[in-house]
Amino acid sequence: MFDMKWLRANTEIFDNSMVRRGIGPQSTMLIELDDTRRATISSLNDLQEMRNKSSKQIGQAKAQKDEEKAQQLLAEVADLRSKVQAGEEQERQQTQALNDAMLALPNLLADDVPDGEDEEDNVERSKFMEPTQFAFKPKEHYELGEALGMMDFEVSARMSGSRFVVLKGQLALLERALGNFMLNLQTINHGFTEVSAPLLVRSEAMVGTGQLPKFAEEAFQTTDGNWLIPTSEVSLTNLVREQVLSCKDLPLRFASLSYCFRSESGSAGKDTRGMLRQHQFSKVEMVTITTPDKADKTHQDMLGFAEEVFHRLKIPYRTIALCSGDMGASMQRTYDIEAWMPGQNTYREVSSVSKAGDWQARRMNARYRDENGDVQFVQTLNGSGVAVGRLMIAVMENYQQEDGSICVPEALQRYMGDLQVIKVAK
RNA sequence: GGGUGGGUGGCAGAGUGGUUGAAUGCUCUGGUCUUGAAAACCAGCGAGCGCGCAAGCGUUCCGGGGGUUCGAAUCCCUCCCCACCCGCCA
Repeated sequence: MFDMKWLRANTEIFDNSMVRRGIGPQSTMLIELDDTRRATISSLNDLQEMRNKSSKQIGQAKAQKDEEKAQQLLAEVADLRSKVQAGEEQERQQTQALNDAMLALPNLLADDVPDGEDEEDNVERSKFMEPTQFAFKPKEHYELGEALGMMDFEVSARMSGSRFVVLKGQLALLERALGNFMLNLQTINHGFTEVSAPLLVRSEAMVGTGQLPKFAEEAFQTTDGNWLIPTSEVSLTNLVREQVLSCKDLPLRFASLSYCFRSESGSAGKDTRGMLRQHQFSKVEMVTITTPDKADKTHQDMLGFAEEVFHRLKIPYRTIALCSGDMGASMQRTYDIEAWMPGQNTYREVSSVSKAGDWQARRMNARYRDENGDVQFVQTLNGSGVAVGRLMIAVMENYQQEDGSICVPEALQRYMGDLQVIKVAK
């Protein structure tokens, strides 16, 4: 959503962003829709003014028992009602048309987002550690997990189909430990408030964060019309929907460990082996609700909070700034963290930290009262801190040993009953 | 699943056909008082759109949509949502 007044005054900035997004200038179309809408409202106003004035006169005439004058006035406004109704209907349709057009458009881009078409044009910002070296050929996580007898894609396929996994024993424990470790890090060390929120949400909530209306096919919908959240960004961000917060309450910082559900309909044939791309996975998510002046600083901070996960686990990663063509529609700026995955001999995305500006706030109608008492839209930021399933792949592959056992990173051991090595039980 | 009651401004909460855009309280803002603060007192305090240099004027908005009426927060229909009670269940 965009502010029409702002848009009219800043068509170049607006169109520039849309062009960089690869969808061409949009301002002329929006302004035309708004112009016709305004013209309708204007003439409707005139009709309503006439109606209200004569209604008042009729009331007065009746009060004075001047029945003749009342009847005369009634005759004069006989056809006004249908005209007003027609005008109202027209206004509704035109407002809806403008609204629909707005909801379908992506967010503006931050100035510092690099230009580019696809992931090839993303820009590396920083790097931590060198790729892990092995004296043997490192295996992929699913080879390790299956050999350990703790990761089973056949049994999950039998009950649920593809893109699910069953973890058992110490790998199930590893997954739970990673979730706990990260949630503790973000809440206890970084001050986020732990939240346990619904996994099933209404369409309105999905519209609020931008998953709808455009990306319905990427999420699962229940028979009663609700949606399984594709990320707890949806539930955490919507905590402030339809609210007017006090500037004293900001920033609000929420984190949760939750399951996420994605249909992956657009990625058939991609990453089909292993647990890299699943219909169900768990993730620690961070959301900050703040004011415009603090948003950019917060973005950098949140990236740092996500990076700390890798520092503590000693896993190599690189951080990249997504280019204009690769960014999600809801965001103004996005940084990805890619962990080194020895089995694939490459870096893979494990976290994404983004600033949405007021784009989501407008859709959710989430506002705050500033120091002057004026009502403004809040700014929203979100980031994974981080995705559990994918991080688990990175842990398994980076900490694997030649015999197929997996060392437990020191930071994780206390979350696993001091377990030091995951290996086949004797 | 059965029944009942509700959805009004930042919040709470009046208001059942005609100067009600909406009483009252709280919050908030400004002022008086005070060394300062609190309290008390006084004043102000919703949003969208249009016209206007401006002051301002007009109009719309009391969950969404439709209807009745010259006129609807108020009456009718419908949808959505919420609360409570009963039944069922973790």
